[in-house]
Amino acid sequence: MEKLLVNDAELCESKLVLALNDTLNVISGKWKLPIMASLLSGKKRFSEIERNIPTINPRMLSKELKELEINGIVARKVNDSKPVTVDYELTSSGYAIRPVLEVMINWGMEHRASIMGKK
Amino acid sequence: MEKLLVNDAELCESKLVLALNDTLNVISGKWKLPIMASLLSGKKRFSEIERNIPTINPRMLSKELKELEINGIVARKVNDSKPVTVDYELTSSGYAIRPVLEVMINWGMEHRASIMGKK
DNA sequence: CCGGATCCCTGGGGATACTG
DNA sequence: CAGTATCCCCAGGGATCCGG
Repeated sequence: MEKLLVNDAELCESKLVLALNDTLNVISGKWKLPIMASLLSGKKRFSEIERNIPTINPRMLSKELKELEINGIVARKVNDSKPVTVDYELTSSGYAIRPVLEVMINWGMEHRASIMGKK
Repeated sequence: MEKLLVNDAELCESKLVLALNDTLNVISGKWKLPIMASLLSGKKRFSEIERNIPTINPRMLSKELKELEINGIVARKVNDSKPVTVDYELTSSGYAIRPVLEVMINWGMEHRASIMGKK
């Protein structure tokens, strides 16, 4: 009985670790979070995101957007205008990243404050 | 007036970006989060953490612990026993990482579910 | 305008062996 | 036990140019 509880706990723990790794993998790399943050304010075009993140280069932007699309975070839409333009938008799952960002920002601010306090 | 509001907004936005970067820098690398997670359940010794994270090697563990200490996330305490043992413990700022982990885990689970739902 | 193709280079991280 | 010291490797990412 004792043993069973332990197994359940381990099972539960491993699921948490998996979920954490999912998140970590999805936001991995230097640009995913900045890109998602940029898209939080709504649908944007390739060049708009590019201007939004001045230090990124088109290769990286393209690559990261592709990965985000594969992972179901952003949706890509080609407009048949001339010249062709492309819109990127967060999926609902993508928009749901907001709480993650908020909590990270909160912790960053509080941590900085606590460091200052001790100095 | 309009212009002033824009500046405030930009100022605020840049603080948020800084805080996010603080967090990202602190948890950067492959092992910081696992180590912190391991220490969430309380003070541990070097070898205990090592056994807790089977795939890490001593060099990495040492390096990451040092960075975490420098960043005010863990506290190191040497016990003058024989042989010498060392305890690592999260600071209050370190323990405060828990909500970050929780929210990341939540998002990971929900995201996985939403992917499954669409398939 | 939106990328793809190439080349290059740095540093994060693995493996192993050694020491106080 | 709690780390150091070395050596090595590769993938993430920068720069630049090209094409639909």
